[in-house]
Amino acid sequence: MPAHAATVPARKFAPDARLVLTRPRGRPRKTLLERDDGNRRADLLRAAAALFRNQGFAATTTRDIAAAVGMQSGSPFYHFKSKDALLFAVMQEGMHAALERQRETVQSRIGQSPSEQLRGLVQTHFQVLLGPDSDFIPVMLYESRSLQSAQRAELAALQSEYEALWTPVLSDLHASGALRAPVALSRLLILGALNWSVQWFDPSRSAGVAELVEAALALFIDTRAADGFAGA
Amino acid sequence: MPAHAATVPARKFAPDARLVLTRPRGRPRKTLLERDDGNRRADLLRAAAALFRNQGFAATTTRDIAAAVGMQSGSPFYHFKSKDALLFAVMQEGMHAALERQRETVQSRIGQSPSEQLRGLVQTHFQVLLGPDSDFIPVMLYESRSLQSAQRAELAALQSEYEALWTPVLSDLHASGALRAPVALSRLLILGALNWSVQWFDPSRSAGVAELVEAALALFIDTRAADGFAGA
DNA sequence: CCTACCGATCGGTAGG
DNA sequence: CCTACCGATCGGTAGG
Repeated sequence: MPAHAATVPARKFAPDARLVLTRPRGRPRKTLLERDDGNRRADLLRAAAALFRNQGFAATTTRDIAAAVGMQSGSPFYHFKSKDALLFAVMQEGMHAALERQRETVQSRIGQSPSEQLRGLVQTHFQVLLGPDSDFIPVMLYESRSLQSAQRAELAALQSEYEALWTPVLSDLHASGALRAPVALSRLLILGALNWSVQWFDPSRSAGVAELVEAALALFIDTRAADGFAGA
Repeated sequence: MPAHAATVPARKFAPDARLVLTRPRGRPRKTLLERDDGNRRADLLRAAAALFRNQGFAATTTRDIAAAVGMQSGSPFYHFKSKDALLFAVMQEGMHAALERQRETVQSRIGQSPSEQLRGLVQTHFQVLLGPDSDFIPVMLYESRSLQSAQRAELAALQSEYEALWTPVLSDLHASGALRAPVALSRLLILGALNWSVQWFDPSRSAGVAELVEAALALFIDTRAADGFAGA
């Protein structure tokens, strides 16, 4: 747990009436208790994501998660209705963040060449998968069978939105000849190649994300044939 | 379970003296009891592979597995020392079969063009992943974190052998210019793309394995640039 | 391979 | 969010 450890405020005040009575009257401060509460929830999500990723959902106990944030065994259920709900929240969190970041990437590259746009998608995807706070998406990728079908359906919708960001770019590349395989299968294969990186990527070793991006681009598209226009 | 089912020796006669006394003396028949027994072990492996794949290792109970083959809850432990041992056996089984098939493919394509050789590797890989009896390898791909480290190391060795079959082919393709990305990263990305197919492949829908093979080849290598020689 | 179990663990809850 | 629990389930075993 690196950087974002700072974000972890933690702490629960003693179940001690003094504190409550001591607090200033009037509009309750949104800062202390509420923010604290929000952070506790966030702490649980982060801890759950890490544990679910490393041990799997079924092999992780709610006691593991509680211990990871310094709670007692029953306390996670104060924040989440069930272990299932925690898993779903982790996945939603991850998917929303990923979608948001990828949308920004797409928007910032409007007008650039298709291969530049693909480079952006691939880079952001790798960052979401391998960068900081990167436990959420792997959990979504590898644990979705543990969800209830209604939850799975909701996430599938988000995933479709995510994939839809890739399609026009791949279509352009296909049209220019830089991408030879059919668009639909290409998207599945490409995302598979990237997603699999969570299985072998080792940040302490050799290739960094930048290298990965270039290798992926080189593998998938023929840059000579590509870039019919622009190129910023 | 194909061929090697014969290798499974196993044993133990009914805990019923009558059976033993009734059986013809002399060399024990290898047909009934023993073959039956061997099949039981194979049945367990097959059932475990399917359940581990669909529900995950941790979410599958040994009772699930027993029920799947019509045994009582304690009986799987007569064949396997522990749930762990069952998982390991499933993975070994899958990995040995995959290695064997892939070795045959490589041998049968000696002298052919590098892109033809890659086609063979990709095709066999898809068949192992998506064809009949294809629960074993996905279990190995997605559940290895549940293994003990000694077991994981043993499987890692087999996986290295498997990957080693790809390297010379990819090197040749890289040398000819048909593969643009570096060989080591290419292998990781390519195998990732293929492995991910178990997540989305639907045999009842659209693309068959043959189509997949062609799409993958088109995606990864530039057939125009390739095939400097041969081509059988 | 079945019967009959055991000890441990687990998700979850009441009540404060 | 803690304390103190409960009911259910699970991997595994003895003994035949």
